[in-house]
Amino acid sequence: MAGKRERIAIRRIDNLAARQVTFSKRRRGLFKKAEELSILCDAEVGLVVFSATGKLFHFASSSMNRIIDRTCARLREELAEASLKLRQMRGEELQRLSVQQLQELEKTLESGLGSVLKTKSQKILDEINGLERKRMQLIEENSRLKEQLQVTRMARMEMQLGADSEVVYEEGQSSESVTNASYPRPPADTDDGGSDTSLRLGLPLFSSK
Amino acid sequence: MAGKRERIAIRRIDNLAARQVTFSKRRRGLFKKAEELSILCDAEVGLVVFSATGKLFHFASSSMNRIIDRTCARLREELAEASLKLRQMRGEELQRLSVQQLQELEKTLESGLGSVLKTKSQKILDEINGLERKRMQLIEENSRLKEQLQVTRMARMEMQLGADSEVVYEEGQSSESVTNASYPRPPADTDDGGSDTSLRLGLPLFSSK
DNA sequence: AACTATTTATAAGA
DNA sequence: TTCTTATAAATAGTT
Repeated sequence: MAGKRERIAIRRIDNLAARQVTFSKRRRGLFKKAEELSILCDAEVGLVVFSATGKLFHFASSSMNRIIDRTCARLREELAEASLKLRQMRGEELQRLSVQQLQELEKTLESGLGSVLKTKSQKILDEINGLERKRMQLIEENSRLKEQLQVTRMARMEMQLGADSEVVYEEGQSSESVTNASYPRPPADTDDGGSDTSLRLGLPLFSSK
Repeated sequence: MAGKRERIAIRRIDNLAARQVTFSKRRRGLFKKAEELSILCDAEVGLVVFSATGKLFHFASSSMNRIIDRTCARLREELAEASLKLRQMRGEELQRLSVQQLQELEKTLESGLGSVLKTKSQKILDEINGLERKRMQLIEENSRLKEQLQVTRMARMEMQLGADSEVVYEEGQSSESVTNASYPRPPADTDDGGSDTSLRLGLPLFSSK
């Protein structure tokens, strides 16, 4: 059921979750009362609150803006303007715009969208090419390692069998064929690492409406 | 005994004495709550109140300068962030974004573009309908004027020709046909004033890629 | 300023 | 986060 409310001591609330909940509730109450005071009593009120996590909340009755926030006034205006533009670009608050302005916004958005699509597909290509490069490096390294293994095996056999070189030579051939069998090279391996892999993506890089 | 308390509307208290008393009481309450919030929730709180008479009251959980500085700094950060987002929506500075982020941006832009196009076409339709309405009004007015003119002419002829009504009647018919000739009614005039004129625009309201 | 009937805020729980 | 509710706290009107 609902809480059996008890009075609380005024000291830092230890429990993080409880502290955040209390912050949220009391902050709202405080801002409400600040506004009420400014209206009821014709007073100028400025209130700034930073949460423990650094989030900013503020209230200022109009004339307080002049007094306390003069230094911030310009920033505030610019921020408001930038925020409005952002909202408009997201398709909100368009009613005040004229057809002309909507046309300009449309061009900007289309152009922006074009850049985004271009950048995105380039990034995807880059990632693919990066992976391809790494794959090729691994293949080369693998190849080198197998060669070394082969050399090592030959050396060990030489030591075990003494100076009989003919047997070692045959072993070498047989070993080489095994090596080839473990890498079934793709038919077009040589041009697979090129920069233009987009034709093989099979994915629509550009979404078509 | 003590007051039958009633709820009050939140608007300026007209009575000066009552306003001052309320200011005093609520100001104390507000400062108390501001301090409690800062202690309970480990928040930084700055509160400044000017009474209507210009008296200053203030509270700050740390130095007010620090709070103001911090506020400005935060606003600057927010502005920088908003500006970056705006540039990104315009298709600039996309390199730092991941493919995932680009994908989200793409969706936002497409959605925003959709809203812009919808709003624009609606505005254009509204303008057209407005013009259409005015045109219809003019046509009706014109029609009335011509009728009046006709009536006037008939009256004048009656006066000039005396009581000979046959001639007047013929003139009337002929006049009517002249009236029709001066308004070559468009074939579909009756449904021309409807709300859906988009089909006759001949302009692409929605640009197709 | 003090008093209290009421409204308002909010702690705890869901 | 939001809602609910019991209870603490704030406060409007009065003295």
